[in-house]
Amino acid sequence: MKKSKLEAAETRRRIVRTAAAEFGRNGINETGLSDLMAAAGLTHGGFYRHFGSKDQLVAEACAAGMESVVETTEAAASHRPANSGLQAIAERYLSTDHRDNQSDGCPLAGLGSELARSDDSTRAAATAGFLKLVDVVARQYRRTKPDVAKARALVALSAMIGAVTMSRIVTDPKLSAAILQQTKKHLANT
Amino acid sequence: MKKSKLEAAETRRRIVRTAAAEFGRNGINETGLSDLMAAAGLTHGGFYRHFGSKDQLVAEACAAGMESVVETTEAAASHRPANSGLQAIAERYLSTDHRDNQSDGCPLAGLGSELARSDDSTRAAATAGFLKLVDVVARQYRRTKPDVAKARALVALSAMIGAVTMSRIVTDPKLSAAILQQTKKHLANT
DNA sequence: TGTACATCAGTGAACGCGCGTTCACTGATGTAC
DNA sequence: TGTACATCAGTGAACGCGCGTTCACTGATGTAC
Repeated sequence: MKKSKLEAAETRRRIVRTAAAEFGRNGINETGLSDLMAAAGLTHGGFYRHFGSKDQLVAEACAAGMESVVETTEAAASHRPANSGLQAIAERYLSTDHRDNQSDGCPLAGLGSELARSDDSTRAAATAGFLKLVDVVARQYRRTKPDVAKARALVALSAMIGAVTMSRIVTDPKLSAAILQQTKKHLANT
Repeated sequence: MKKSKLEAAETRRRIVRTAAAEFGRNGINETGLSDLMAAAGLTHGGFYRHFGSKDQLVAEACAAGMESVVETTEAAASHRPANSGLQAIAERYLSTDHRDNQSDGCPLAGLGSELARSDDSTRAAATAGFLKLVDVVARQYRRTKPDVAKARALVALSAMIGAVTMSRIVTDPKLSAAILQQTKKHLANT
């Protein structure tokens, strides 16, 4: 049943994409390779034709998930009147939609504490993605020195990541909404 | 080998305290009951004399961990000249010490994404602890209407939780320090 | 106060289960001539 | 272009392992009389 090189490459990409979604939905440790491969339309045995270990897939899925968030964030900010870019980004990142759809959400918010305990290559992928996000956000601070803009972006992103994380933990829906809303409002005045 | 009621109660408290530390250090899922009980100086078999399930212990450990952070935070803010309470809290929460000692750190930062996927009773414990923290922080905004102070506290805590989480993920030590530093600086101007 | 018995904290072996990983196998694809 | 052979993506059974949980047992503690 060998597949062509093209098909195999497509399969590999599908596994990574599926993994990013499943890890986001269920967590890294809670997602077994069997379930994951089934979600990608395969049996678990074929996994090691594409990846050396689960850890390797985790790193690639993290990179893919971050890439996706960077694109979404860039799209939200682009074609916006000057100075409202950050607001558009916050509007998207701090939406109840993002809070409730963990499967295609930001890995930093969805897997934060698990990533902190992951191996170096996964954390390096997360770091690279975070820096891209920092860059996108920093560009929204017009007429601001680059290093100051970057410093502000670090804080804005920390606040957004923490807010989404907390909005998912909290059992009171009103409190959850307030965390997102207040953080949005605060960022608008920055 | 039955122990007295007093000893048993002490043992139970020791298990919860040990669990809070071990979950913080290794994550909830990565901490097995055998290792945990051994860390508390017991064998794993006795676990179910004290708790109905691992989930129940997780909820209690989360409550205990939050209680500890609330105390630390209150202590940092007390006996401070007016208006520097928030700064003192940020100084402590955003310290490299807090970042590097996950075992007695804030569960919201150390276990955030795992808590978001935990059962209701654990999330309720996290929520209760979070609200206590919100209250402590809100009290630092002197001469501010209570609801405004609470709103600001939600944002300040989100930023602190996100910053500590990110500072632990990131592989670049300078970036990690900058995240904490810039968030500290930003909160000082709030 | 002393005696007989029930309780139950803690031990250590055992349970089924799902995990990540390995492997023999299949058969279409890719390659060498 | 056609033939023979090597490759290797994907299958499905099997592996050892550690997990959460259960259980028979021990013996000091607590209780009833």
